[in-house]
Amino acid sequence: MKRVTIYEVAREANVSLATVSRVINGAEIVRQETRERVEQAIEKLGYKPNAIAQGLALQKTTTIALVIPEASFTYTGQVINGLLDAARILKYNIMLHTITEGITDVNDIVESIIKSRVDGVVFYNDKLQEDQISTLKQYQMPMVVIGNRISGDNVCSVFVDIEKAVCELCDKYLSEGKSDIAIVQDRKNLFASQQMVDGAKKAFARKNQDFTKFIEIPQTYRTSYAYLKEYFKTNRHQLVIANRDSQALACMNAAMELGISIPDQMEVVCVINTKYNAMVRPQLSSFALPSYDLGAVAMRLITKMLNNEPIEEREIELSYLFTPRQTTK
Amino acid sequence: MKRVTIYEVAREANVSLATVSRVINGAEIVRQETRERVEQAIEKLGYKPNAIAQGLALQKTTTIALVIPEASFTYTGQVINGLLDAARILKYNIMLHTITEGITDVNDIVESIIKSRVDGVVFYNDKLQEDQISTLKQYQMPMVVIGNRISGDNVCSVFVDIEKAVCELCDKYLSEGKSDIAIVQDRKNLFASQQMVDGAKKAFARKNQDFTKFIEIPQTYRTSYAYLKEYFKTNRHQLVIANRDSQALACMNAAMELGISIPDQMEVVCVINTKYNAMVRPQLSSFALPSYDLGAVAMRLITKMLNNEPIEEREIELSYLFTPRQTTK
DNA sequence: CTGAAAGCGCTAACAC
DNA sequence: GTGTTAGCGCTTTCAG
Repeated sequence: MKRVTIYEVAREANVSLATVSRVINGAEIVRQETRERVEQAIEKLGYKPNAIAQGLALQKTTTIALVIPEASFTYTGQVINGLLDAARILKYNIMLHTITEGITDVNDIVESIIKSRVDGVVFYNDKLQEDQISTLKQYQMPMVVIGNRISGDNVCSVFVDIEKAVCELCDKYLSEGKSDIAIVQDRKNLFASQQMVDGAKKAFARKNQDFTKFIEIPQTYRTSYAYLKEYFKTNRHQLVIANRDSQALACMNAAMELGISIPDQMEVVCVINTKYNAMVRPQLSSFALPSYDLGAVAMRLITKMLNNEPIEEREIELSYLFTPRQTTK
Repeated sequence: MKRVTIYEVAREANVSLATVSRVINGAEIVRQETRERVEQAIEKLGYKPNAIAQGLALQKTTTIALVIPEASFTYTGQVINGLLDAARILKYNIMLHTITEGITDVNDIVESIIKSRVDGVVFYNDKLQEDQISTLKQYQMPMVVIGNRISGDNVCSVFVDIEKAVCELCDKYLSEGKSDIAIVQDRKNLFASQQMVDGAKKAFARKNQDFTKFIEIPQTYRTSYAYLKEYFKTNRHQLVIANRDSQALACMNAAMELGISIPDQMEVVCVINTKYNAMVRPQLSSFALPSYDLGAVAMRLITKMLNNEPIEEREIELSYLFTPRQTTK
């Protein structure tokens, strides 16, 4: 099938291209009879408007860029689902960019985002540094960041207050007299790690205690598991908090194989909830973070920014829910 | 910063826009001195070529559409990573579309793919039906499908021969006298399910036996787990083969909780390998499918098609490797 | 080696 | 109501 343009349709329907344009865009001022003639021509020729040409003419592409960390999509999968579902409803397209730690030059991504003239960008977490954000700002690119409380000119955010979540959790344990609490580092997400530690510190401070047990682990599951298998030989905790399932699993597996029984001798909580939490044994207690909603809300938010709709809240906080399973008493 | 166009650059550098265009595109025929002047102007103004305008002029967008099933990105995550890494190297952008079973109208996606004038589309598996493919064909859209042996005019594929994998596995067990083998259905991927069954049938036929044990399960992990917990009360098998980790885990958990010991009384193998296979206990034996490569090769393949490069093989088969862990003896 | 001008497909005033 | 026309930003002959 030959590429059919608005001209062919116009000729076929015996109208001008302006009229065709009107019916495509649902303008009301076209006579019923004319409209039908045009619609038939469109149908007959199999015409589909060229979004690129529309983009040029309108100076907007109705596509937004999504930037996420690579690696486990388990982790961001639900966010993506939420965002894409919302995008589909809102008639936006999504350009996906992933950042592979140590491989991708983030500046390349920023460059390609600018060239592609997307209407806005959504990015997950702290993956974009200050200067990259400011580059995007220079090009007046509306942004929403997921997972990080931040806002400003052309920047909004959607997030869950992990600090608060961890603080509450620690608070509960401290009140029960369990103060041997450790937090496992998330090297792939230092920002989240920091929030967790801050939350713990806050809870400890309330009881006039110091939070000190921060377990630094290697990058991968395999190396972390090996590391922890040594670590737990000489260190025991009443509660271990990890950010992701893989880190929590590394703890669980290492501890159990050293004969530490979970949850009796040690409890484990992971912050991010994935479907695997309920599939492993013992089932992993975690916070149910509304990841799908994080994506969906981010998408809605950016379209509001694009349409200059009034935005009540530029930093949208979504709530979590602690979901006890088998790794806690 | 105001939107800067090629005109501004031209004026700044005191040349015509044609010359600027030449230096952007690395044409050799520009005098060194002129080139430098233009490059300085570009730098000074922060000019970034408008990919949309280029797309219009060149009739190509250097972006390709990727269509994948939603749900678990664990499953397709590595494919996406491979594809995106390759895309970045090849200077292509990726437009992501997901299909949510029972929600998304696939025709909408096809429609939006055509409108967006991407240069080609890569899709995972059997998610696009015959008629959608033929629609895309009408618009002369180059396609590569991942996970499914198929080729034709403007269509190539990259896949792993799951039928063969399962056949070999069954063959091995049958040779050891273990013929009580069952396959768990994958309702989200009927095509893969079919391949698995075909593989088993082939192996059984060689021994003059019939393969009959196909376990139909509900849609989700939760319901499957419940179903299997009933099923294994009255049914035992020597080997159970599942497509994905979630299905294999449902089997493992249900069986173990009924007191069936794994791998002693029942062995479990899952076809698709994810990082969770090694994280659960007992560790899940599986086939290491080259999912990252599947994505990367698909991307390379489609660019070859776009550049009219010679294509040695229109149906590229990638190999698998059986990885025994703790759920097999 | 560089510039002028047509054209990519569509939208949006502005006429009629 | 419908048509005419001037862009949107860039590439690419074709002249010079």
